[in-house]
Amino acid sequence: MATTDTPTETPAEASTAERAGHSERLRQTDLAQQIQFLAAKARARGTAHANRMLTAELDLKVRQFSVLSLAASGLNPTQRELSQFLDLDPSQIVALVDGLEQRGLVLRETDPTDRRSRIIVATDAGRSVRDRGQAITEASDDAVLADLTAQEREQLRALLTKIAF
Amino acid sequence: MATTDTPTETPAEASTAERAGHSERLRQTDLAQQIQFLAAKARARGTAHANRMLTAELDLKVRQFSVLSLAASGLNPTQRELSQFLDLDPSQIVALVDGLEQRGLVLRETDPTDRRSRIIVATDAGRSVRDRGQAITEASDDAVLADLTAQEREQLRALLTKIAF
DNA sequence: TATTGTTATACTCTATAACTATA
DNA sequence: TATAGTTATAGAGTATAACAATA
Repeated sequence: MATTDTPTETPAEASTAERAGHSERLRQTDLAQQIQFLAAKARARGTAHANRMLTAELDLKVRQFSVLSLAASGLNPTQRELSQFLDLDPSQIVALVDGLEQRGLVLRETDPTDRRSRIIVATDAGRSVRDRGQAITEASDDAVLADLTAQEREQLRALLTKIAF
Repeated sequence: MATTDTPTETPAEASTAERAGHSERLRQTDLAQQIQFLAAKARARGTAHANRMLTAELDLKVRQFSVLSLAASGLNPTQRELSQFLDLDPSQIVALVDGLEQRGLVLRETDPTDRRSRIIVATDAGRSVRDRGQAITEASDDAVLADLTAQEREQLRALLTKIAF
């Protein structure tokens, strides 16, 4: 709505000295009020944090962990389902499953009711790694959401679920 | 929302026929309860939607629009500040500003108080494009958040702000 | 004829290091 | 010596099209 959102209290002539290390002053802008922008920043923080922890302890990225977690869910997803649910191209699923399969964490089984489809299931080793990954990603969530109360986290989960699905 | 959704004890022998087009059954998994995962899905939807609308009407991507919006804010950000605020490498800011500058939407001005720094400001044309982009991204937010009430959107904005900053 | 998985390819994005000009 | 911006480049991620096997 605002055509020029110049905040009256910050003159255009602010010097570099006043600006140094204060990019947070840009939080006043219209952009920083948009939910889409905030969601992008929040998920960037969360993904970066989870990637660091998963990589350090399990040599896994979040994408790989997501596939492993679904493979270990007991729901026997096909690659096509993984592609749809994770919003990834089928060819990307191939690469992710390849990596997990080479490490002995998942298996490809041909679906007996449709021999075109491959069902991805976790091995015993895969389930073990998934359990540790689950603990790690939950800890990561806790760290990133440290400023939120338990109630606020539940609110957030409910709201995001409405948007994601 | 699905038809007859399989309860928690979904047998491992679910057939492909029962599975066809129902990757939503994976919403039952632990993974789909994690806030980090939900945030990633929500922002993927939001970014994709905003990118389509911005590209169609203004031939801009969200990244470019973000820079343009901050340049038009009246706060005279330096490239370094844009880098910090948008969580992008300084070299990526160079490319983004190059594109906007070639289209006559922003200008690089040398900061008189520190000749190393470049202040990015929007031209008249840039401000006009930003205003249209602002309307487009707000409409995009509305579309993606259609299932949320005004109150819920404010809740979400407040929660995401706590996480993002 | 349509769909699943696969391969190949090109394109975009991201991360890193080195260089310049200023401080 | 340190910092802002720039360039170059390599790596990761993404998107597209074509193909074989199966439906």
